[in-house]
Amino acid sequence: MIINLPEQTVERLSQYRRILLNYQYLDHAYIFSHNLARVLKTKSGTVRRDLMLIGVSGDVHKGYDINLILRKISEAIDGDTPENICFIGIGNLGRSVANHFAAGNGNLRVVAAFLFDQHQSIFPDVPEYDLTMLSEVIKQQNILICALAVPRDYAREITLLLVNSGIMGILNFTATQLQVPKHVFVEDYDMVAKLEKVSYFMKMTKNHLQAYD
Amino acid sequence: MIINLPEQTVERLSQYRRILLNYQYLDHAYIFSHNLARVLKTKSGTVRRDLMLIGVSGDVHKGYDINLILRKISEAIDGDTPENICFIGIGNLGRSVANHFAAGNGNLRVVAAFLFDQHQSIFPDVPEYDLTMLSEVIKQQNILICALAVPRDYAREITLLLVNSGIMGILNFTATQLQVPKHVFVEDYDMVAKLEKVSYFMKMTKNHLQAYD
DNA sequence: TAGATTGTTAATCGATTAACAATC
DNA sequence: TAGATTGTTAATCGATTAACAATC
Repeated sequence: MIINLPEQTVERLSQYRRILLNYQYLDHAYIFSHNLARVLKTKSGTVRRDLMLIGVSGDVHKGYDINLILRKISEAIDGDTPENICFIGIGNLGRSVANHFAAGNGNLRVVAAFLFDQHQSIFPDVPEYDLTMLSEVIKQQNILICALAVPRDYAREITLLLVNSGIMGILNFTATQLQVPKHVFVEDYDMVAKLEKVSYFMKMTKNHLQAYD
Repeated sequence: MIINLPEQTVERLSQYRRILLNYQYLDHAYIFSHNLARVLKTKSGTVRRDLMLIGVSGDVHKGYDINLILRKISEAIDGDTPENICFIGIGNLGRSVANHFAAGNGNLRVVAAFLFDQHQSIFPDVPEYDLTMLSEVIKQQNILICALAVPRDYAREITLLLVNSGIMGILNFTATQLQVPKHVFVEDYDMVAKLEKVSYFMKMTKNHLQAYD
């Protein structure tokens, strides 16, 4: 039974979990909503609302039971069994992500990495394959999710291969709108657009601060 | 004179530009709002609204003048002079981004890449440096923007160094909320959260489709 | 003209935030 | 108790979408 949650709440739940798993809070049994809010730069009301949505109740004096939060987050966003994922053309950026999951955090497991046009070993603990093995490995390892970061010219062709191999979720770093059937969920990230956004808002910030000189 | 634009509009303007620069539209002089909308999976009204905001007027019969759009986008989101940026710990993922800017698209230039704990050459056309050179290169090259993807344990220390070296905009791929003074603009990207989001909505899609079997 | 597109406003949607009674 | 936090509703905010008169 999966609850229907808002997009933003799903992302924050993932972040609450990592914060709770990694930070010093592990020696505390309870945490207040404003503590979580501060770390994530959000408001305590947002945290309480998110927790309410997944059925976590807090204690007026002690705050929220950390283990309860972790269990409820897992119930809310994890499936019953670990999910296998793979990286395609993701290098350094994927390393800490791979480490995070390899340490048993969350419910995803990076079981394969496909290197694009180089044969350097990047991931210490993830089997690395050539792109030619893509379809075979995905089927063998029962991989449903991948992060895709190949040059645009290959995006269309590889996407077709992915879909035919059974992939159902794609984190898309290519500068292409992938053509996929409606049962495949795609989340896009356009790094060029994000860099230009940073550039724009940096300039805005600069102007705004100068206005008060 | 920079116009105050909504976040989402800024990102889309960047995407319109890339689409117009790269796709086959270059042999057309005009484009309709619904053509741009289709490529970006948005609505034609959104495109017209965005273009209106930056002062582009279209022709009821021919659509929008592509060169006019490109000029107005540049006026709206680019500065007067090219902006130097650098990559820190970004590998393969940065390559096509670097190529995009190296080809003269947009107003950003990748002038340096800092490799984290390996000495492999990844970027064909970008000077690569050791992390120890960070502060020196940033100052010398007058770099204001960077994309940061180092392991979490180093994030705090390197961020301090960046800020002290004059960085004013950071695209943050580390799983850390960076502590920066208020004149520094930070855009966060949490890859673990995005992968868990893909996993969640993939499951939702699956359930939803099964409901209609 | 007939038909298609622009430019713009109002309606809608989704998410965040403010606020506060209830609680211990 | 006094003071702090939870749980929840209503208000607000920002962005998208629907809709349509104006245009040629």
